[in-house]
Amino acid sequence: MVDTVIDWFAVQGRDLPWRRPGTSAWAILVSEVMLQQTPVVRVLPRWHDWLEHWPTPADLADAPTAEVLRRWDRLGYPRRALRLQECARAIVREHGGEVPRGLDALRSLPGIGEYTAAAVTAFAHHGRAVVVDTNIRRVLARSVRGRALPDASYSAAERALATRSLPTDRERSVAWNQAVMELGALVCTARSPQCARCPLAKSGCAWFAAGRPAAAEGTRRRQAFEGTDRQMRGKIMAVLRRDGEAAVTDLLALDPADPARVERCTATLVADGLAVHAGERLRLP
DNA sequence: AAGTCGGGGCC
DNA sequence: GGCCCAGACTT
Repeated sequence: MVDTVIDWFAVQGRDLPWRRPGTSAWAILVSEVMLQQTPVVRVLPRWHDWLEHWPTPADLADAPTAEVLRRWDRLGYPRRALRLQECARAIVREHGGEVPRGLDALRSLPGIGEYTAAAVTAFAHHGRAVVVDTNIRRVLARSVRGRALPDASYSAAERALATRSLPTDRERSVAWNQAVMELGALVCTARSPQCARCPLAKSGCAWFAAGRPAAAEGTRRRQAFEGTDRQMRGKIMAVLRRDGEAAVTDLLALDPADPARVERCTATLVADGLAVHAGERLRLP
């Protein structure tokens, strides 16, 4: 099963820029943070722009935060951009400007959680690490457990499954992590999996063997986006990226029917460090 | 364990 | 109009 997926990747894997030999650990770390909850196609232009302007942690550490947020553009979750700059400063301050090795050192950096620490270990340092992202969760849920989708919450049992599935050999573990993630992204997709193209369908997938049973009735209900504080925060940040600053009274026009919502969101943006007050105006930090 | 946090493209 | 996307962090 492992070699089947690795061989598939050798032929079908995408030539993504952060996978090219010679890519720095910092560039790979930046790609992983940008890819958190964000599709590859939208990350590509931002990643090139960021690495062109800030090729090392020291470069980003010294950058004006307002420019950092502008170059983040519409990637979403702009707190990631702030944490990435804090991460760069921590790397300069505590690790001599080099991306540290080891899960514990990586996890202690701002914005680096369990997944990203493992991904940097595997893809930047070529170490053996249990990488578990949404793609790997789905491939293992289907191929091993015979389920249409992974459980809503990430459990210890699921992590144990991922650990068991990881090859013991270091080089094969790196290849496996990369390959199974790509399989989930290109073939074993959430909505319409293309089992006809899947190297595991014939012999390695319990879900396919069981006739692709449907998922249990939807229990998880996501928060709607239209009309939420998240959307309003995004609108305010879009204005600040475009103009650098705005009069608070002008921002109220973003939702004339509910000025309290605009004020509430402005306050949370300031609390998050994404905006600062300057008299009667709001501007990027 | 559950909520919050962007934004866009696809069905 | 709901769903999904290389998650992290707080409570």
